[in-house]
Amino acid sequence: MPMKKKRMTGRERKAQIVKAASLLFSKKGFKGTSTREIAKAAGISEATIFKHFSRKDELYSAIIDTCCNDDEGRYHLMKSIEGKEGREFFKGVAAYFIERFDEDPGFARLLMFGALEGRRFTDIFMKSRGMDTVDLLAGHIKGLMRAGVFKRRDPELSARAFLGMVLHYCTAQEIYGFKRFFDRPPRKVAATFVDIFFNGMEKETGP
Amino acid sequence: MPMKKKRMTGRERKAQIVKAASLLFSKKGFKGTSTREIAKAAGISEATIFKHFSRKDELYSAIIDTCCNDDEGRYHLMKSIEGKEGREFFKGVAAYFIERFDEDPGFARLLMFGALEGRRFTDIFMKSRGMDTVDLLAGHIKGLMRAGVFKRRDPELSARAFLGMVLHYCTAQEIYGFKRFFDRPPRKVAATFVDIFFNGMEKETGP
DNA sequence: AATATGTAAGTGAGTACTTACTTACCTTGG
DNA sequence: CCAAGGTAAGTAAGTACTCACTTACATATT
Repeated sequence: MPMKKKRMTGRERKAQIVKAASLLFSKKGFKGTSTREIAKAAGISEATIFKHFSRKDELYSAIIDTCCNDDEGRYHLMKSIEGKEGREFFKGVAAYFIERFDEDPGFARLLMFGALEGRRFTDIFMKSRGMDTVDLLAGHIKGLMRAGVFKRRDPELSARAFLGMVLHYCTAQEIYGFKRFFDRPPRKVAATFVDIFFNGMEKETGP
Repeated sequence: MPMKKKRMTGRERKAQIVKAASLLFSKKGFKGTSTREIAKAAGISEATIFKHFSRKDELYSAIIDTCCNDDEGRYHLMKSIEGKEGREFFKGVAAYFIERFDEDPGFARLLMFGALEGRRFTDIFMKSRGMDTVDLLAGHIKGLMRAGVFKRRDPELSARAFLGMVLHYCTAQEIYGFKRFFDRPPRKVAATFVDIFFNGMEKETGP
């Protein structure tokens, strides 16, 4: 392994430290992670961390910025629903979250830790991205109500019902460890949830 | 305030320490709480804690025991659904969780912290109480399927769909702070979720 | 082209303080 | 009296953070 050594530009080093920190924070929380560990993970001295970030807390702020200005997630969500209508739209949303959780539970852990430890991180993220997602679903739901497909109901609350099914399932599987004793194929999960939700929202098609 | 002073029996003191500890752990997590704080909260010296519990970790174990051997929660759930059928049964379940979360988010926080910090607590609790609840709902769902009211679907997964709606809503409201910018009357929430779920599970009553 | 200069990147060895946990010693009630 | 309840005063190993200093490199001057 050639392992070319150090001397990065400030920006590179900062990014690298944030990356190492967010990985550790997601695993062990802010309080549970020492600056020493972060330094070791980044392969630098502790002092270097404090050259770039004047307090440990600033690492958290930097993570917020990175995540909130990172549109990759939003982009993927948009990709996985674009052009889709009706049941397919909801399947797209469900599939997106199930996939994301599975490939990177770290981010969800970071959010949870943030919420529990009372940092602003989760607050800011939830208020912007969380509500955005609710509104996105609610918008679609309103459309289906206007089209006479769905019964009229509180659209935001309905959106949260659907998101709740999906997100709680993912959280329980990955973070509470349910997957060790409860497992179903992801496609089946998505299909079942969409089915329950869509049928539940539809107008009765009685005689 | 009369504030009768000290000298409790070992058992009393242990219980008191566990109580203080679990309150603090639920607020700041295991790593985020120092034994000094626990001692202060309990109004005793740090050394006394270690007289009764040989390591900090044992406090966690004691909390597990207390919670798992405490049937109060289960009892209240049973109370709030007893004799109920159909929609009323699900309303009872939803109401139970919404109420519980509202009056004591601390316990949920303890579970979440436990899961994130990788302690056995959450594991044990989820495997027993969590799956019990899924099974309870699934049992009811199976009954409704046999009766021809519900479409045939994976009963456990359906149970998790319903629990997901309710629990994610509660978690988001209380722990992620959604309630500061999203609020609905609890009865409406329960009614809406039950309606979506029940209609979604029902057999089409077509001609 | 070779050299001096200014500065950002990086560090080893601290600091002051907190952590979980101990020791040696009182105090009380049965 | 004496065992159990309780504590003040430790300790070794962390903790976040600082200091005085070295290194690497881009640029300007010779």
